[in-house]
Amino acid sequence: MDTTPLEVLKESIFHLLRAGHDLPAGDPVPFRIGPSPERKFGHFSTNVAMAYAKVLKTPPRQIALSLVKGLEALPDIESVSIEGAGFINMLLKPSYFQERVLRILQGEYTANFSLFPPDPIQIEFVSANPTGPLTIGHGRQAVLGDVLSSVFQKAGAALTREYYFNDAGKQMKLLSRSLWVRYNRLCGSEYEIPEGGYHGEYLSGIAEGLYREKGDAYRDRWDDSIEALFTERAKNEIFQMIKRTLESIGIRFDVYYTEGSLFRDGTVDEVLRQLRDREALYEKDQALWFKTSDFEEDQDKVLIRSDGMPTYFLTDIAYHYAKYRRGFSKVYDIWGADHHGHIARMNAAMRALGIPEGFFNVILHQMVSLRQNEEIVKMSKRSAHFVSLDELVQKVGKDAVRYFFAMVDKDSQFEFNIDLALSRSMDNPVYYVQYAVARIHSLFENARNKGLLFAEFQNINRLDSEDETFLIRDLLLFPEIIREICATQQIHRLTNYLYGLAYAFHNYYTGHVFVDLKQPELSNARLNLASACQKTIAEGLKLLGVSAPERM
RNA sequence: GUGCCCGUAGCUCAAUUGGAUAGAGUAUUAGACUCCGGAUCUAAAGGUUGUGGGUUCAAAUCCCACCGGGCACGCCA
Repeated sequence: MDTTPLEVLKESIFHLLRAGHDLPAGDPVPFRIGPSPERKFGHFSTNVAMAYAKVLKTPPRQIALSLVKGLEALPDIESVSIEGAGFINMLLKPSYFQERVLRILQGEYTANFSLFPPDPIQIEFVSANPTGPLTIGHGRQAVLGDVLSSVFQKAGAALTREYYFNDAGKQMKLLSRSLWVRYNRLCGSEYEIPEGGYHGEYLSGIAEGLYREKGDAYRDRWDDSIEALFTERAKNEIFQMIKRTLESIGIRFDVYYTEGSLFRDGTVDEVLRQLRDREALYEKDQALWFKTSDFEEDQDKVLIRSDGMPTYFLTDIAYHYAKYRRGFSKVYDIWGADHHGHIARMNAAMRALGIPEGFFNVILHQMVSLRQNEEIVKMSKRSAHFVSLDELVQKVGKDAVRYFFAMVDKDSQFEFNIDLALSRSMDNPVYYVQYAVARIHSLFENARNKGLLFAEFQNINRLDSEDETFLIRDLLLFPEIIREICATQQIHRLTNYLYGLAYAFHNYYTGHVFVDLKQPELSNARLNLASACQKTIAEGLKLLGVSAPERM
């Protein structure tokens, strides 16, 4: 699909404006057309008159008045009114909506858009280190990334979902040692978990497996090869755990990219060479520094420590350099707000490497905090203070988890009250939306049982009441939501929309009989309407990764 | 201290990105067809949008200053 219903209307309005006024040169003033807030204001309304008041040096109401005649002459318009400061409200003819119901049934408005150029893009998200199970914090990001990816794809993006896997560096060393301490405890030797190490219970399970297999072969023994063995063991088992968790909420990545590969294939050296050639590096206190301050308002950063170990920042630069070399035209990193300080220096590095502006993009989201007994606690894997995503999925299920995380604006931090989330699982609005789909399915079952033969696309002209045109109006907003999400990355607009649509349907359902053998044509028309609702809601749920069950 | 995000009904969150009388869910109260699924629907009540200024036809939204919360300011990731 290329043009949405609202864009068509907007275009007509702009034509009328241009025909009746001398528009000043330059960019057109942005204005809005959308569903009217109340029925008494018609189906759609626009603020075009207010938007242009300043440049035309004309009072808004006067501009609005100048457009009324032209609007009323349009074939789809029933009537036009001007309200308030200069809102133009439009009531459209039933024929307009009847024609569009057919398009919905044919799948036109739920088809893919072409908002994106055909060049490959990438979204990278979750990318949690394999040092422990995923938490509900990761759950939020996982859902945000996955739904955003689906929406981008719906909008025509050639998109790769990617998970960056930190399998090298200091954290792995700490993890390895933490596991070794657990293992030794089983053997009967007591050691301290290192400073900054991992205290979570999940390591005990891995240690037990190791102990069962190898006995006390590594008791009180610690060298490079044993460290490597413990690293491998911990990393692999935890990563499988993470994959299983993601799978349980329906998330699969196209690519898992490992940090280690950047060393093996020479990307890290290549990046250092390039930065050196561009004179963006210097040595100080036996460490190698990047001149971040040459490119951004930020302090210089260490790339290689005085002990020769590369920093996370260096490999991260190399990783993004590799993304560019792999041919993506644009990449999006989804980061929690705790990483926002990293943005400026990453931009600095991209610039230093000559990577074009706009290639590297960050989508930030706020944190999930945990409420326990009136106290907000920070989740941390290292301190083992967290609620695991697995626990939540097991208690409330995949659909509720996905909807739950998708419905909150990514820029709002939200307090997660675990007891509330678990005890009120049945109040999750996902069931409200799903119920609409199930209800429609049973309507068709009912029609069949009563012997009413459903004819798709037939009797649409019987959909002519206000209740019907307004319901169809809501259906037509679906493509607008896709556009808005692409522009704002706010996936909660989708849950808002679906909830509103489900509400509109439930409301209509209560006031109208769908299957009435005495009125077979009207019934058939309404079943077509129900089908259009089902199609639209199901498409939205699909983007959310939530099931649209026929029965609940 | 500096930078970023946030502050909306008792609680959890919205508000078409500057628009019309700030809305839903939940909790409370009162109701709904002997009929297509009551996991639904209708209504009441609930607000000085943290505070004080400013910008304009119009501010929860933009600007400034305070207050409060979160996050970041490492040779951690």
